[in-house]
Amino acid sequence: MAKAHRYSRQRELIYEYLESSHEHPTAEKIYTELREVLPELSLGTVYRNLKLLEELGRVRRVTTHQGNERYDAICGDHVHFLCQDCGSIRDLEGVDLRQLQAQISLGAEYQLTKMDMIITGRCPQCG
Amino acid sequence: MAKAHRYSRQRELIYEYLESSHEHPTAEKIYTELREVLPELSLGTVYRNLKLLEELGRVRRVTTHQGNERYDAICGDHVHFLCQDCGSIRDLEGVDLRQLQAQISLGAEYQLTKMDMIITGRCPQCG
DNA sequence: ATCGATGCAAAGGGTTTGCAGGAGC
DNA sequence: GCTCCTGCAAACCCTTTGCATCGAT
Repeated sequence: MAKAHRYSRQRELIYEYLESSHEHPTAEKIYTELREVLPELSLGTVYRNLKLLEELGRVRRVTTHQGNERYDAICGDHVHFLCQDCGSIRDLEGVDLRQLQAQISLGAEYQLTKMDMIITGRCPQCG
Repeated sequence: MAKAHRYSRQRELIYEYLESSHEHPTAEKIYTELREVLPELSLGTVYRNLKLLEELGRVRRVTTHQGNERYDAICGDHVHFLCQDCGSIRDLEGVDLRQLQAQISLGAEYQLTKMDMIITGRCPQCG
């Protein structure tokens, strides 16, 4: 049977932080911020919980060209804008990714799990 | 003025390999394959040249959730399918990414560089 | 009391870099 | 001959993991 998960304050804080922040933070950023609240928190714990939350479908991992993973509490497929200079990420509206599937010539023998779309460029502050 | 680039057999081989292969290889894979032809080739050289070729716009780097970069000689924006089990990548036709820009609510003060779209799932062999 | 979660520090894996020698022009 | 490019190995960075202990149930 499936493994049981116990409550942990660390996990709760990590998830709450992600829900309240819309900056798509790195694990390091989450760690640094939560240390103000929970000074004994360790980075390993942040990584372990992010991985678990992702497996549970409560957190989305956003992989960019910039070499570290970003995390998002919004799990549905949506488009991201990444600034190549400052590294900020913004959610974009207006494109329904699921609707794009129909245009794609993938046969029924392909099982689709997830769609990621990232637009890279320069944000107004960096432009 | 811009830095001059000299010819190197290593770079030529790397680019040719990428052009002829449609499997979106990792740096490691390119290294292993080309060693059969050029046994003294080093991994560092592969990375240095891939980086240079990317800067020159002759190679596209494809970043996946799988923790290593993949490389593609096709540089125009296009959609990729990634199999989460075997890691294979396929180019997909049918979606014009540039055309999607119009649907996206990004103001003119954003400069766009690149669009990446990756569909993750299971390929027929792994399904 | 059990066993999942934590903190710590070490290990891991992919990529980058410093250096001395080699090759293009 | 002047630089760029290379091979090698060490360094780097982000992430994962082993272990003893802590804490939820």
